[in-house]
Amino acid sequence: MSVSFSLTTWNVNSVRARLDNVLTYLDEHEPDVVCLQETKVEDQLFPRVPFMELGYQLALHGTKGYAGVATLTKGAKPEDVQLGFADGPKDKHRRIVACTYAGVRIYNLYVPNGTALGSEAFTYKLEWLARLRAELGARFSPSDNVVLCGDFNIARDERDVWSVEAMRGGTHFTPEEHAALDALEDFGLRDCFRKHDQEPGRFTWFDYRNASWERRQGLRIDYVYATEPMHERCTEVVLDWEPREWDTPSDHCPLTAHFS
DNA sequence: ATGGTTGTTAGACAA
Repeated sequence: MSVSFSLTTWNVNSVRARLDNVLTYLDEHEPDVVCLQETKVEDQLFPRVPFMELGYQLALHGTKGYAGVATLTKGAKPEDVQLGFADGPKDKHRRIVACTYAGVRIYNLYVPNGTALGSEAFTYKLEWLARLRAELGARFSPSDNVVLCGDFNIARDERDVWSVEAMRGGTHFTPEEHAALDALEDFGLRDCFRKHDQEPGRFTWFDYRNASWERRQGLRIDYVYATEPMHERCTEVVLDWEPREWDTPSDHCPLTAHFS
């Protein structure tokens, strides 16, 4: 019999700058698993205590100033923690922490932004995604209980961008990036949010610039992907815009999936 | 708008 749990993924854009917001949110919603991205802090300086006081145990993979991921679990510790890719060169950017919780392999991901077309960062993004796909294929079967969540920095289709026109010439909505998502889906991953909601405009990120939030001009770039058995068990996914209204918000909104 | 804002960290850089 499987254990039901909830999982919140949230790019917080600095866990220290966002500490009050994040703690307030977790205290209210009490998700069993929390996957944070862009923690922007080395592990020694991560504010562990207030999260432990809320009942969480932590798996950290951070570095000074940028990127960084953290997975928090309630009731049981994150087991078999993997930092970075399983094989090959180290994940020097600190963008992956994987762990097992309730018998489910959970990948917390902060996919490289890609910065600009033609940049080294864009090449790195595509190579990083290819490496992720290879790791999944080498280590898992589509029938395993696997969840990949986090900031993918790719908008899936036209419903997931505020303006197709505005995306032209930039990253996050190119054929190459879509092919990378296709490859993950070809492995057997499913978009849990789209199981329950087909509407356009369900954006998870709003640029700090250009009053994007006030205009509701954003992108859906944060996802909970799951293999078929976990997709089956996904009963609901909640995109919460409320914290975007709070003082000093992250540019991303939390997304919470429920698994039965 | 080859800009706009935020965070880290002390001038750019990443996003």
